[in-house]
Amino acid sequence: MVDVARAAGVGLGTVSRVVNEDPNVRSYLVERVNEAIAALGYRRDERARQLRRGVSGTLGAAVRGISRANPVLRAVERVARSNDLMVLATSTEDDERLEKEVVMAMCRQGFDGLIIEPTAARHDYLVPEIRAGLAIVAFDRQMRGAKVDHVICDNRLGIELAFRHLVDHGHSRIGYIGDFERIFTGRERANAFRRCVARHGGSVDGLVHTGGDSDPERIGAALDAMTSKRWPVTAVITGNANCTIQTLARLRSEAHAPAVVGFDDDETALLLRPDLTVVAQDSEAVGRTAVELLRERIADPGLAPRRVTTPVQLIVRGSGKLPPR
Amino acid sequence: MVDVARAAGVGLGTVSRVVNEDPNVRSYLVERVNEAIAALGYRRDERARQLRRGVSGTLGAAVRGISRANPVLRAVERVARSNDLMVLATSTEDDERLEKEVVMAMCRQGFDGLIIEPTAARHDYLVPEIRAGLAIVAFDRQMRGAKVDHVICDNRLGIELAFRHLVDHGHSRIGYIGDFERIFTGRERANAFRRCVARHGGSVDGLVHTGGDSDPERIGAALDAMTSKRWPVTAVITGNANCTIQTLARLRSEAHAPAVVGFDDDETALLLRPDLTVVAQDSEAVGRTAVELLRERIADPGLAPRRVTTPVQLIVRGSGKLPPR
DNA sequence: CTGAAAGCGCTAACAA
DNA sequence: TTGTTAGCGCTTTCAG
Repeated sequence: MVDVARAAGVGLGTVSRVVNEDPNVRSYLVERVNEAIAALGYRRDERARQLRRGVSGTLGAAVRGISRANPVLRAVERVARSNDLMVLATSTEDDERLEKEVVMAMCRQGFDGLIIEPTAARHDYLVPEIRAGLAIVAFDRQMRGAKVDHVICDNRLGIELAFRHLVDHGHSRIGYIGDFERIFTGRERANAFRRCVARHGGSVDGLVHTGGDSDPERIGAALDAMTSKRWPVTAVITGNANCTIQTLARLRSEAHAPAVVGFDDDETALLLRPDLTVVAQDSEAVGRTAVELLRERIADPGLAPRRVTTPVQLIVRGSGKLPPR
Repeated sequence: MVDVARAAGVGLGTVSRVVNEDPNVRSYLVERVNEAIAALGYRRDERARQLRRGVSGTLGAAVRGISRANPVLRAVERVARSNDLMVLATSTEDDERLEKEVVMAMCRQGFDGLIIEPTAARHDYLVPEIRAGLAIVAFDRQMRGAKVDHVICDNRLGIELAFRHLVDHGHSRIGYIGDFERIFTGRERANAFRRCVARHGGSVDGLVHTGGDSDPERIGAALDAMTSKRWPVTAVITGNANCTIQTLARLRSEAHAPAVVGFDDDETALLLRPDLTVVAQDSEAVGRTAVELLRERIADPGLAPRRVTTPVQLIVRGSGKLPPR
């Protein structure tokens, strides 16, 4: 920039003003500066700019996996963009150590705010960062040990809607296949399911199968266990998209498949079974809210931590209406 | 940092040395500095560090979409990580304007190198950046107007393998459904297919259907056109994962479906048809090579632009062996 | 309206 | 081994 100033025969400040489109510069100077910029191939260094200005106009996102379908992240990017914020994302691979590493790196990076899909069991390591004024929002899963804003869908209601729908269609033995219960959503949904069964006056014995959601063997075994018993289930609720897909893949060749309601409205699952009834999250709302909370907190870091519950909705397409047999 | 120095009663340089784990510091000073750091909740500003040091240890990635399956980006992240490089990614949404915007933003960001899945028709806007010494590598698609390193799979061989496989199993009327030909891979693969047909002594009339790959209508129409004619095709090659999925979804209920060979080994497609024969890219190799090329170019910016063609492989699972009828 | 100078937080070269 | 100092490239007072 100093070279540009020299070449244009102006002061450093003037170049800066031109680059930042300050209207208070004589037009012939603007021209001279722009010529010098073009001639020297000058481009401004964003780091130096941010260092000086204190804000970056950039949000950091640490999610389970970039290169993995994630409608929330999609919405986050869209909304951020419409607010002139750039989103730079990296993967945690759902690995505690890696998550801490990349999140800490992002903390030092000087982003205006961080959007995190939490993996770690506890997030005490973020306490100093939050105290230092960094804006952080968690989505989908809850963070323990750090008071940050949360955007989480109504897992409990989702399961209740699915359960009630199946009961309404005559099912009384309903099974559940879900993710690991050490993961927030896996735990929430499994517990919600248990409550539904209890309230309905039944026993959960043999009805709740949780574990790795990308393990076909495990899902197959769960289905076998629930269908080959003396009182087999007539319907199954699947706790997330992966469980749903594995279940549908397994059930495809089955003659008398149980009714199915899945949690999460997933493209792939719909390909497998176009009439799949699902509990759909409003991913758009989750993403939008996450960015909004972040912007509010950036504007006022003193805000008390908030927790927004986003709606879920039962989308009835047919697979839940299969009568018990 | 200056506060830490004061609190610890040491010089600025010593704090820097401690923070950077320089071994040449008396241990009692290390301790005092670390105490001060803890007490003050100090954390180093990465921007200032990078500004001063000149390197960032970070790679920028501009891809079609984070939050979209992308095995190459997955590999890129893995390999980069194993080389102590962080990857920060953002989406271009396959939109020319947006691509230019985010890529330019990344250029100014001071990343050590950029990995781009190109969208724009031309990339002349990158010429000054490259001249300024920025390391850039393109993957999957070719960049026009800017001389950068490329990693691209052997599209032509892939189509040839698929074609030959079908011919070997008795097919003589083979159709092709692929992506827009304005997109590099769409064009390359369609042309390779045309060459195959010509070499085989046939006419391509009515056999090549290219267009939007996520438009079910279009794919359905293409299939209708190719199966309801006087000499219907007995086999179809699909030009990318999306085309394959749409095709399989459409063909699912068909009594006498044609043989299918797909380009790209896609999880979802396999769910739809477990015996799907595909041309598989070595995404791992693409990602690994991209990072390697970038590292080499960072080390020596004077390198001539290179172009690496990564291998493809026919994975025979059965769907290509369906006899013509 | 423009230029000069200070300083964002850090590292590296130089002295001590 | 340690402290001091000079920038990295930029924005932003503050004079003029």
